[in-house]
Amino acid sequence: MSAGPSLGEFEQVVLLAILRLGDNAYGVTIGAEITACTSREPAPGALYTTLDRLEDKGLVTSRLGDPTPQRGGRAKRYFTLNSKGLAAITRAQQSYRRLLEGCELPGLNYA
Amino acid sequence: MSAGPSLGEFEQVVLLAILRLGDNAYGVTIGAEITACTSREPAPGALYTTLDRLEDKGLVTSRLGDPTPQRGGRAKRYFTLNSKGLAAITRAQQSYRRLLEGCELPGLNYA
DNA sequence: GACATTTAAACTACATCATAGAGTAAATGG
DNA sequence: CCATTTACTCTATGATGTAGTTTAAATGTC
Repeated sequence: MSAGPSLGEFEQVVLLAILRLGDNAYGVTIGAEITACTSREPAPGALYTTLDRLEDKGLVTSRLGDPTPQRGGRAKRYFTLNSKGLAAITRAQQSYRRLLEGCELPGLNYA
Repeated sequence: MSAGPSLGEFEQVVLLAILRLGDNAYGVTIGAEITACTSREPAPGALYTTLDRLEDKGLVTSRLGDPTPQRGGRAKRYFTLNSKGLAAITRAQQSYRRLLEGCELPGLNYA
């Protein structure tokens, strides 16, 4: 294979959601962002399993935040895309773009 | 889930390659198109397994062509995207696009 | 301060998807 | 009729995707 690990479909979705959320990306917000953008409602187990795998692959890093002063404000595990993760998602999406170029797909045409 | 089956990463790549190839999509050309657009070199087994799965899901149809008058011109199995397949790939790619909107990814910004 | 409630994460088990590798089939050319 | 070429099929296994259940850690109430 050319370079780096390949990404599964849901892995790409999760990486993009983390990217969108910036410094507020943890399990619950990531799931909510995915629902907002894709109408999917990933089960908690699905999400955390994938997050662990992405961390094992070295595409994201996680740090444990401080508990917040609100009922149930348990410490959150924040995720960040690192440079390797950014490269991987960019490569994957550019492949789709090259395949889409010249195709006529309703709502997905590139200028 | 909202509507229709979800697509794996490679399934999307294969569907898009079939779309690009129009009426000349069969195993070998599909593999070549994938290599041209993504630098990946899928093994034959990987490709045909995925094609079979896509047909089982009702996203593509296949018909057997006539043998061609050339050395090794064995009959080809041609694949076509049907309306369900077109809807599925469109939906999947629109999800990516919504996630990408507003993100700054080098080489992937949308106007 | 015991205990219910809320928010969040971890664990377990299983289904689906991805992939390689080896093998089979059907055509032509010498 | 056998080697060569093009193309597809079969089998086994690892990677990804998913649900469901359980655990953890905070606050609010009585």
